[in-house]
Amino acid sequence: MPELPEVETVRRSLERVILGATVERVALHRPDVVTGDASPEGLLAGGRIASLARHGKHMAIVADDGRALEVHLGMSGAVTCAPARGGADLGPWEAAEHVHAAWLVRTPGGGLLSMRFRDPRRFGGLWTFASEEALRARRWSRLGPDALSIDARDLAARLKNTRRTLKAALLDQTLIAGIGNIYADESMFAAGLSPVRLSHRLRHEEVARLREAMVAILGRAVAAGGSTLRDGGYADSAGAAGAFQVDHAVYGRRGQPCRRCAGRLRSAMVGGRTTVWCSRCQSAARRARSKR
DNA sequence: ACCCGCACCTGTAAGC
DNA sequence: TGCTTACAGGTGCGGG
Repeated sequence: MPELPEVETVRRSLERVILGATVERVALHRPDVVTGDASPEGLLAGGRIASLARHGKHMAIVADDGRALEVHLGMSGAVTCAPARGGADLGPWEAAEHVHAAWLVRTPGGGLLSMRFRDPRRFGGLWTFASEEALRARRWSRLGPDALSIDARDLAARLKNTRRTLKAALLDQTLIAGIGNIYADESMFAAGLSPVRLSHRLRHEEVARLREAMVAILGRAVAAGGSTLRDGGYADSAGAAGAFQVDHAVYGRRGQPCRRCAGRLRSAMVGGRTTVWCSRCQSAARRARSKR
């Protein structure tokens, strides 16, 4: 579920409630979701939350003593925060279905919160590090630049470097970090580029258009709190749904009319994923510009 | 070296 | 109604 806008929404909503909070207790239900030190110390027990970082679809919770915990939400993951009931005990929420880890934190105001990592499909996970630098070096260094801050020249160079379809290239996190199936399709529609175009054949002007469209779409999606699909799976850390799904122009709209030309949106597997696009509005290949 | 296809899990919705 | 199948926001690996 979570792509860059959803992860950024979770990061911001968490930041609002747990920044400066102290981790009083940690419960780990499924140790196999953790890579690294799965002890309470590895999971930030005793630390004070100093910052929350994000790169692409990956988030990090950093303690003031340097310890860092990476959270990856995979396809079905969520991190939620709620007032803790039952005092300093890890209450009933600890045993909630698919909640693999939970933290009891004391906010600077003195309130107790329970933060949980829930991930039914378990494609996500937690990674522990002694420092944020170690986390960035060992985990984030293999990711491409974040989709919100990549510059046009860099993007052009990276797209030029692979002979796959544009769709497949956008989904490759080592090329550019943060784009998933929804925002790939939405960005390509907004840029008027076909998903089956070959990445290395894009003209510089087309890449510039793509970058503009992508940054605009991601920015609007973040402002809307991300996309919550019909299964209602995704929510921010307070449990609020996103609102961007109503703005989707192509994702999930196979067979429906294009919002620009009213033509029927088509769908096919591209880059291994279901892809929806308008074959009229999204140019399949470079064409000589001519009036008919 | 690169790229594709599939496996990894569980839940839900559609199809028979 | 009930069983079976297909598909879902992501990644990592093996093999071609």
